[in-house]
Amino acid sequence: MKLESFLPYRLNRAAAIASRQFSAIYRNDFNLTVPEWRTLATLGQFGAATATEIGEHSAMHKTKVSRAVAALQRRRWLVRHTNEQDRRIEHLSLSAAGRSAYAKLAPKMLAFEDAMIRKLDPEDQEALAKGLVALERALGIDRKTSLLSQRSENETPGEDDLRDRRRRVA
Amino acid sequence: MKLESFLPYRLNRAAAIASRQFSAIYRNDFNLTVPEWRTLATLGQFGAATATEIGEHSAMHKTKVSRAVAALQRRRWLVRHTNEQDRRIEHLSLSAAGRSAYAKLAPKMLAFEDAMIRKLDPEDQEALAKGLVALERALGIDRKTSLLSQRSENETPGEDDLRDRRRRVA
DNA sequence: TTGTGATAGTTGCAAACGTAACTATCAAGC
DNA sequence: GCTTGATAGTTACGTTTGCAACTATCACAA
Repeated sequence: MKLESFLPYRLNRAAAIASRQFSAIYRNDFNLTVPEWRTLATLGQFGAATATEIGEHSAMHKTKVSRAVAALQRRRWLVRHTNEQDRRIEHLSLSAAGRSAYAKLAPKMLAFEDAMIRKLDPEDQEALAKGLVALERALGIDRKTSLLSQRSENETPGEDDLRDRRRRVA
Repeated sequence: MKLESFLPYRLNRAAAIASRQFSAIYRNDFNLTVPEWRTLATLGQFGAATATEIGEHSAMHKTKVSRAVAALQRRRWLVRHTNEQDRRIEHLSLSAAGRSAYAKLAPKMLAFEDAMIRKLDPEDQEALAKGLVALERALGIDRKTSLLSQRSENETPGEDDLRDRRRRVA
């Protein structure tokens, strides 16, 4: 058994190291936890989502999402709108303050990501992108995200300034 | 900001989902936690290591390793040998019972990994392997693991039965 | 209309976690 | 032979986590 080649081991290690580096940014700037940042980023991108959707999209436990949402709401970065057709559902979206924080944070995160990706040869970037997409498909990730991905078609315009990135992995 | 393409987000999601599936195996069979399994696997492969080495190799916090080692020792799966040249250092290795558990578990884990990898096209397997190696290099992982990787050259033979896998990612 | 099962989200509680502080040990310089 | 600083590993403590149980709501059927 070679740990050096054992896929889940390597994935977790790489994810942990990368996450530690990235989280330093939003922890320093805004004292955000990882689940809070993920929730902020999801809402920043998709405009609105339910807690369940956020959890499925980011593979976070529903209690984790629930607490992150509560924390963001306490900061007044997030608002809830109960669906009147089905009162169990709460549509979440960012307040002006939340969007402002997201607008400050997102470019920093993307710049840091670019710096990380640029450490790879272009052909390695391609390979990572291709391999990761295939792995996500094998893990059944594309299906879980379909709901939100579709909705992202008709997001509210006006905050698109962050979305025109030049060169992305996948 | 496209979460769909944001590297640390995707890495963490894939790692979390994969880890959840894999951990079900050793949790069911032996009631092992993730850190305990990682420690067991590291010692099972390398024969012996210090707690610091295990932590660096698997990107686990030293307190996490310390607790996992203590738990494995409580099961009598692990023994400590204080280095007499430097009495701060403890060389850890598996007991017969520990090796036995590892021998039962490792083939299951590898079989499950094979099933997961086989969901990918061969060219996607290659791409993932290539991309992951490059990413690890960019994250500085290869350096951290060098100590243990070198030692793995002269491991004790006799437990090599698990190491002759045919087709591996990386 | 009442009951049954399902779903969205929250919370109590015990387990797991990371930070910081600790012990024990070592090497190096004075 | 003492200090000083560094390292290996453990532990106390407050925080975060996940499981299970909970509330509230809905759809559907007897």
